[in-house]
Amino acid sequence: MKRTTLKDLAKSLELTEGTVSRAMNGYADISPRTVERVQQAAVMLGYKPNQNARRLATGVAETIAYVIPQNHSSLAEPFVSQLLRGIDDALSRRGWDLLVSHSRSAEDEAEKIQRLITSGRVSGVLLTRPFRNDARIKLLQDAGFPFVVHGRSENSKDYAWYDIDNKEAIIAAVSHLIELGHRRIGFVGAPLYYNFAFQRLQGYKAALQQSDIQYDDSIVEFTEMKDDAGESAAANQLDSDNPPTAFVCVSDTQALGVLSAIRTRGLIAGVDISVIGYDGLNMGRHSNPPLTTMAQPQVQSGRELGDMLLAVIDGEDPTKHQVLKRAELILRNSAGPVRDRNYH
Amino acid sequence: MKRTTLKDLAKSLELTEGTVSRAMNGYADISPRTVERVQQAAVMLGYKPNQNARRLATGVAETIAYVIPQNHSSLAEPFVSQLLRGIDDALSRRGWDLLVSHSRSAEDEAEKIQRLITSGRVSGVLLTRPFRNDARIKLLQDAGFPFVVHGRSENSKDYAWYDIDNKEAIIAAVSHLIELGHRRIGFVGAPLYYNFAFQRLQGYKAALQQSDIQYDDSIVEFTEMKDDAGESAAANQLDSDNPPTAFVCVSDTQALGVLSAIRTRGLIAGVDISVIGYDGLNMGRHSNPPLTTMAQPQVQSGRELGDMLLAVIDGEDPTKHQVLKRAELILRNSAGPVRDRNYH
DNA sequence: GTTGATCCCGAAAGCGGTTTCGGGATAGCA
DNA sequence: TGCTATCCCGAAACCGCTTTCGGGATCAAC
Repeated sequence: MKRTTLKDLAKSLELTEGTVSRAMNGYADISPRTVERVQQAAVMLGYKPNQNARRLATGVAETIAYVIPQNHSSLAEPFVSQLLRGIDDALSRRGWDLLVSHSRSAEDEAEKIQRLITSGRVSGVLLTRPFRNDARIKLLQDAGFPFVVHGRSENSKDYAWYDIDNKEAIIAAVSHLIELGHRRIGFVGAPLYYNFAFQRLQGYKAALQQSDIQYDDSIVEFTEMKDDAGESAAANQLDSDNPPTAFVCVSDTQALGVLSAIRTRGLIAGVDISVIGYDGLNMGRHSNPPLTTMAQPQVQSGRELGDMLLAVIDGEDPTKHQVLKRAELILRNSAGPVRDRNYH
Repeated sequence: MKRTTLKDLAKSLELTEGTVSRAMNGYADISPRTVERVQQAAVMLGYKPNQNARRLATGVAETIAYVIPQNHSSLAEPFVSQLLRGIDDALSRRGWDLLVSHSRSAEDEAEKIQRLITSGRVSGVLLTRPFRNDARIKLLQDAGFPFVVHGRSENSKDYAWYDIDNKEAIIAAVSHLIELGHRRIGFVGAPLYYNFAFQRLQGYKAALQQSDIQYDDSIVEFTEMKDDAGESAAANQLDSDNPPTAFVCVSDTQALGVLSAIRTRGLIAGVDISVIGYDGLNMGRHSNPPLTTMAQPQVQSGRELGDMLLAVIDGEDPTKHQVLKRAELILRNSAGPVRDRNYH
C-alpha cells in the first residue's frame, strides 16, 4: 500500500523531483511539453502529493478551524451543520480542509486556539458567538493570526467579521408586534456578555422608545439559550399579575420553550399571546404553532465566512472585510393581533 | 511572530534536537532530570511542536475525517452536530483532530475519500449512511485504510461498524401501534439503496407478519428524507379511499411532514391518526403534537464511533469492533389508540 | 561564427520534526 | 584497579515536498 511519491514520479520520468514539483505547481520555467508529460504520469501512477510534506515545506496549512463554543444549545445546532456546509463549500473550491474543534469552556477554548495556531495545523480561524469583550479575539490579534468572527465584539473595528444587524432585527420584530397592537412585550434575552445578546437588548429598548413604551425590567429576562430556560422565563411572566401580551426572544430555541409555556397554560400562541423567535430555524415550521421568527440563511453565511477568511489569509486588509446583513422577518403563525385580556 | 522551534529549545538547553525530541516523547533513554528540564523550558518558551513536521516524520496524521454525504436533509442535521461533538470528545483525549468534509454526490464522495487517504492528511475515516452495496466501503477496504461505518452495508462482516438495530426498532414502533389497535399502518420509508432504509422496511414487514397483517404496498412509500417529502407521501395516503390509521416513518424529518399533512386536513395527530418518527430529535418535543419516536443518543454514538476508529487505527481487528445498539421508544403524543374512522 | 538573451532543467538547501545507531561516561562488580 | 554493563546523549539520516540559484542548450541577432 505504498503511496507513490514525488521521487517515484521523478524517477519514472527521468526528471528531478524539483522539476516535477514545479511542473505540477504551474511554474513558468517548465516547458509545456514537460508539464504535459508530468501530469499524465501523475494520473497514471495515481500520484497525490503528501499534504504534510507540502505543508511543512510551504508553511501553509491549507486548513482552517471552526471553533464551536461549549454551550451551543442542542436545539440551536441545526445551523451549525448548515454553516459547516457553507464553509466547506468555500474551502473546497481551493481544496482546503475544515477542522472543527469543540471546546468545553472559555479557557479551554483559548487554550485550543493557542495550540491550533502555534502548532501550524491551520492557517486561519473562524470564531463564533463573540463576547462583548472577547479574550479569544485579543489572543488572535496579538498573535497576528488570520481570523474572522461570526458576529462581532464591542470593539470590532480592527478585524474581519460577518454579522447580522442584531439591533435592527429586534427592532423589526418588536415593531411588528407593536403594529399588531401589542404594548406590553416581554423580552427573553441571553446572557449579556454575549455581544449579540447585548445588541438585541439595545434593539428591544430602542423599539420600545420609538413607540413611547416604558421599559419594564420585570418582563425582561436573560436566560440560557435553551428551550427549558425559555419556558420557565415565560412561565414566570405569564403567571405574574401583569403578564405581557407578547414575547420576543433572542433565539428560536427559547421561543419554542415559550410556546410550551403558553400551551401549558391553555392559551394559544398567536392568538392569546404572540411570540417571535430568532434564527429562522427550519424546525420552526413544525412547532405548535409555526414560529414567526427573524431569519438568516446559514449556508450562505458559511460560504461568505469561508471566503472572507480565505481573503484575510491571502493578506487582504481585515478591516475591508466587515459585512453586516439584515435579518428577515418570517411570518408564520405565532404572532397575531393583540387580544383583550380575557384570561387570567 | 516566529514560533519557537525544536532547534531553539535545544539550543537554549544545550542539548541536541534529537535528545529534546525524545525527552518530550517519553523515551526511556533520557534521564528524568533532563526530561524535567526540557519540559520546563518547553513551557517557558511556549514550545508547541509543528504538527506538519511531526506528521511528516512519523507518518501518522493524528487526524480523522468525517465525511458527510450530500443529501443529509436539513432537518436531520441537528444530529450531525451532536455526533461531531461526540467524535471530537473521543479524539481530543488524544489530541487528535477532526476534519469534516461534505460531498456533493456519491462520486464526489469517493473522489474525496480517495484524496484524503492518499494525501496523508488523515489516519482514519468515518463513514455514514452506507448503501446496501457501498463503493466507499469497498474503496477503503481495498486500500487497507482504517475506517469505521456509522451503520452498515449489506455485507458487514469484514469491517468495523456501529449501528442500531434498525429492523428491531421498526418492529418496536409498529408493534406499539398495533398494541394501540392499529391494523392499517402506513410506512414512510427512504430510498432502498440505503441499507438502513432496507432494514427498516424489513422491520415493518416483519412486524406486520407477526400480527398477521397483510403487507399492502399502496400504503408504503419511499421518499427523500425531508419534511416536504413526508408531507406529500402522507397526503397521498390520507386522500386515498382507504387511508391508514397510523404512520411509521424512518425519520423524524419525514414524520414532521406527516404531522403537517394531518393537521392540514383538520385531523389531529395522536387522536385521529397516529405517527411515530425515528431519530429522537430534540425538536420533536416541540412539534404539534410532540412526536413519538425511536431514539438514540447521538453524542454518545459519536464518542463510541471515535473510540472505535482510534482502536482500529491502532491496529485492532476491525471485526472485533461491531456494535449493535437498540433504539428506544420515546412516548410523546403523536401516537394514540386507534379511532373509529369517523372522518373522510 | 560569436555573443547575449532566453528557455529549461538539475542541484541542493531547507521546512521541523523523529528515530536509529553508536559510543563516552558512569556505575557495578570482581 | 580493571573490566563489563548500564545509562544518556550526540550524530546523522530521513520523512516528501518546495524553491532558489545557477548554468548548459538553444535560438535569434549581428
